[in-house]
Amino acid sequence: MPTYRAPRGTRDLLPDERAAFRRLETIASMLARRYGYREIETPMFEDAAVFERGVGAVTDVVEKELFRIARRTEEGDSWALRPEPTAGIVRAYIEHGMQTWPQPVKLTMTGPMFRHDRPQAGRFRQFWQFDIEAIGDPGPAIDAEIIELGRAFYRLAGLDDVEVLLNSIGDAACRPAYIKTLIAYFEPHAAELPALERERLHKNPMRLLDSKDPAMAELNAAAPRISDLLCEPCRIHFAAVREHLEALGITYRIEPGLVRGLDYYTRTAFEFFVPGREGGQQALGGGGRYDGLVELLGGHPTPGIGFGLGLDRIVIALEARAGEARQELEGAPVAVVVGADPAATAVRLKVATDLRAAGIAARADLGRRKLGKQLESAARDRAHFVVIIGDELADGNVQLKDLDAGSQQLVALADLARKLVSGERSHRHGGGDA
RNA sequence: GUGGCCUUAGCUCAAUCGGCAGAGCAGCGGAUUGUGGUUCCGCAGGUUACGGGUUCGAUUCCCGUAGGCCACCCCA
Repeated sequence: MPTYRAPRGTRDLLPDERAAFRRLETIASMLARRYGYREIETPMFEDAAVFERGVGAVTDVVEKELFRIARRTEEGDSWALRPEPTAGIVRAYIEHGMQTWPQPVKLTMTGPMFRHDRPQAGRFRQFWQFDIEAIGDPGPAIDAEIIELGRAFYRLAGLDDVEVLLNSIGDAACRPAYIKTLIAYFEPHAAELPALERERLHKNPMRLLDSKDPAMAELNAAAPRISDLLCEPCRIHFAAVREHLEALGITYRIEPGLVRGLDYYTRTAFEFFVPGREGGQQALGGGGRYDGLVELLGGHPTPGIGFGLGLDRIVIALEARAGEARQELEGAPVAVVVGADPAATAVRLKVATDLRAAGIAARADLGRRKLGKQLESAARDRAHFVVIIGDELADGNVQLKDLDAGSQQLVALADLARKLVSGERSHRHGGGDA
């Protein structure tokens, strides 16, 4: 027998970690609703062309990291697992004629994304994102609203010190000119550029700006900044986004090296960083405006903006916080039904089933072990109560034992559910336990 | 995709110079009749990631593969 394991770059979310994800999903869903975003669910795979066009054919995400699904002979389509949510959502916007809905259309989705990258801590081939998209609003106010929404999410999740990095990358009117300026600036230094950067000089020159190569630091510091060369509409838009952020009390850092090197990305670009984590994988989430994307995928020209926040990385950042090692109590049963007669599993199962029907989280000890072991197991499950079935059942009674208090009382089977409901309530409010 | 470090029980880790692979935790059972998280005793759990090589003998040394981690790359 070979021993199987989860594919490279994927992992099983065991109950404790799944609970941490569930908590983030709950916060995301609550916040999205509060801000007026409705949930959408798109397929986890699409026609590969949706990503090739929607994400950009010359990006790493598509060129190197796309999970392509081998086509079946009887079907001509070529599919790929979604590497990010925006392209699929915009495809759905167009397909379902959402331009006839009241604009902007505000959508949210949380789910797994797939990229065939080399795995590393905080970098997985299947990872989860909380995504927000507002399609049909040119901004600038909504840009600030969305950034504030991201900050609010991190704050509720337990990360207060997330930094906002902000930039404007211009639009179709001013970016081409900027790129020419940039190439003209780097060209005389082409010989001194690291090989990788030299290669990118003509293909995707804006990428040089976020290079971490120390050899680039000096050159980049003096490089022309797009923020100085924005066209008038972009300049006004950027200034307005900043005004709105300041009105909301959001602190941010202008980061000229923050780049989205894709044609349809426009104007506002932002990322969320957790400070103190040097090196890679410190980007918790990011987003930006994509005023060209709807048209690129075949719709009418429509502005849009959104973000994707990596759930995996939030969980990691949370775990790194000292003292965050609180254990999840969820999943503990309120009551465990045990019995003096190890063989009498049918009675225990029946009593537990009736309690569940009454809405109580109960389990029966279905093992054939002696009472002491059953109690021990219940206590280790952190159950609040045990119901002990014994001879008193002949009179219609059971023993109800409060494990925390150590007290015990004789209770009529008919009253058991009611007693447990009120007992659980006093446990929750009576506190002491946490 | 490139380079480096690592991989022993479910988990965290031992094993001297190359000489019979161990502990703690977790699990299960028991400690004179139906009362718990402690304690004590016991049981189970391993092709030492996988495949080769060197050697009388490999967890240990060498090579390859897989997986993890770190840096690059990319990004979430």
